[in-house]
Amino acid sequence: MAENTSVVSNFIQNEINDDLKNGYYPEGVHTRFPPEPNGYLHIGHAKSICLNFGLAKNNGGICNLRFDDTNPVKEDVEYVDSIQEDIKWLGFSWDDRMFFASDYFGKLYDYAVELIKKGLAYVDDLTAEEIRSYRGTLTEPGKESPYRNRSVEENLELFQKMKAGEFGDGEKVLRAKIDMSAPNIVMRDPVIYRIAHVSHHRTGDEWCIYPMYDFAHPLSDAIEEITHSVCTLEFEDHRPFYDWLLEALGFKVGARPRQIEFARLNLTNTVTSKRKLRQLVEEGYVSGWDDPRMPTISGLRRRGYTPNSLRTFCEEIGVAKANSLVDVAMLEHCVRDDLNKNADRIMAVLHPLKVVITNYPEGQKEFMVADNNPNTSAHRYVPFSRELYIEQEDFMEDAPKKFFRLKPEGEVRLKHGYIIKCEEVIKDEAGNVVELHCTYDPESKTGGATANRKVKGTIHWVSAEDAIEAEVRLYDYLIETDENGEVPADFLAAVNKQSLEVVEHALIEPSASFTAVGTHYQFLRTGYFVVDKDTTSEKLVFNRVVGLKDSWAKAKKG
RNA sequence: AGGGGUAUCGCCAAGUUGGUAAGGCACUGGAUUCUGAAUCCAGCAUUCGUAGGUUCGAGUCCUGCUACCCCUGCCA
Repeated sequence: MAENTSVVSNFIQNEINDDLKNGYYPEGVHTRFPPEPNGYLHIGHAKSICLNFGLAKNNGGICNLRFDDTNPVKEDVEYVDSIQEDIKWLGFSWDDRMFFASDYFGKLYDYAVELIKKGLAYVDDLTAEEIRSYRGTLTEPGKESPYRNRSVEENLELFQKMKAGEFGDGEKVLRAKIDMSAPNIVMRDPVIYRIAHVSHHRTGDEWCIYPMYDFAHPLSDAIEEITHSVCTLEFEDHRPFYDWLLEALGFKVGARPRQIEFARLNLTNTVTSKRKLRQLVEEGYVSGWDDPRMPTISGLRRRGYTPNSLRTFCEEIGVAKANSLVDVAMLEHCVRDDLNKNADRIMAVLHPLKVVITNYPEGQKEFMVADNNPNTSAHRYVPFSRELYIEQEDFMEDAPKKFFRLKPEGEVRLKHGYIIKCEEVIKDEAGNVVELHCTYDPESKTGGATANRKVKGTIHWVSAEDAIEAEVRLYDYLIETDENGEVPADFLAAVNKQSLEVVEHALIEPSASFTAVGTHYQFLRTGYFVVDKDTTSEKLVFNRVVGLKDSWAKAKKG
């Protein structure tokens, strides 16, 4: 679990403090994360997960996992497992408190009956279209249904028959009886139960009536003795009904859950709506829900984001009620920060250029001591030989003055190795540089007489005969956004066609040959990478999590 | 006859009883460096959507205005 030393205050915590000060919720803070099992979790859910579990933890309380499965036509068990896996992976535990709103269907039914008995709910025969037109508009009040004043007895009987399956889908609904002229449309007699002869992924065919979110959610919260029911801003208009329902059923302020809304996460270069994500998958823009370019938790995981980096991110962006758009650079900063501390370094050449050290004895090999991470003493041995590969980018024939790497007649340090000098540039007929002949300074290795000689640059390399091949997948933003970071309405037109670049034959130093899927590395000077699940015994596959910050690239542009 | 929200640096975001604008990201210098990374140090809102008002003093209180977001599913 992350140790977040800086507990950033947020308005929800302030509300909790006030409640506690008022003597409310003596049992302690109790939150819940309530996903609907109808899709994969994404970075926006991560914010909610961190918030709900975090609020509980920071206040010595607990957080439940509750599947909000009140609409069987949309939901499926398929998602239940992936959701649990994602939450656990993020580092949170609901212990033995995994619930389903469907667990409460019986109790919910009883509450509905109680509401009817209090004259606060009625069975309506209006069709869906009629209900819509009776509802009025944003600026005009609605009008009452002709069935609104049925007797309690009749309502009770009808509702019982609804439950018994005596009516078809859509024939009748149960509605709360509030106020058809309320300025808040949610309060214009909201539907609380509908008929759907559909089997539910958990309750099967036990029920043919299902409660609506507005009815089920507050009561599920109350049943679980949730104290703070945190949700997103679009539910703000529903809060009056949340409170109305609980009040009507006898739950008192200070002892009943309270809904608090916060602004959902928006990220530049990212889409998070379920519809859009589904479209990306179904129309083949990506390879699946866990494509490393997807903002799903499973995509981020495969991309190489760490749980810790995601938690830190959620902590750092804060929680507020203002709609905002967070720069994806913030997310990237969080993984870099984590991986900088924790990932071992290795050398990998993505676009190889052969280098022959002409004064290095043929057939000779030595093993250079290389630290795995500058912050630790762990090290490995990297083979060095007469023929090497360096990065094509690290050589330039007509180099500008500020270019600190290899150039004709120039010197560079080979990381963990010797200082070499470029003596000759070999080209093919087309004039492309295909090989470099260099000489090395035998005393320039660590501990050698000239080891402290200053050379401008240090570059990475691999030994030609020892390097192993790997496939390396380089990712860029899936969605291109405008200068404000906004995703255009036609987001499919903004899909970045170059968001995946596959380097088929990268060369990696041999120490990485037996590495497990999910292992992180920093490829020295190029970025952070993770071993992808497509790796086989024949072929290593790496995903680039994120590049290193690159002030040289920046300088070139400017 | 509409209702509900939100406005503090390029981006997030603290700022609870009015007392003289935290922090992070990004960016810019400079130091350091066998990763042009990391690290370090420095800089980065005389101003809090806007116009007034109250006050010795207002981001915080009052009034008016403006902009943006959400709401008319038997979705959540």
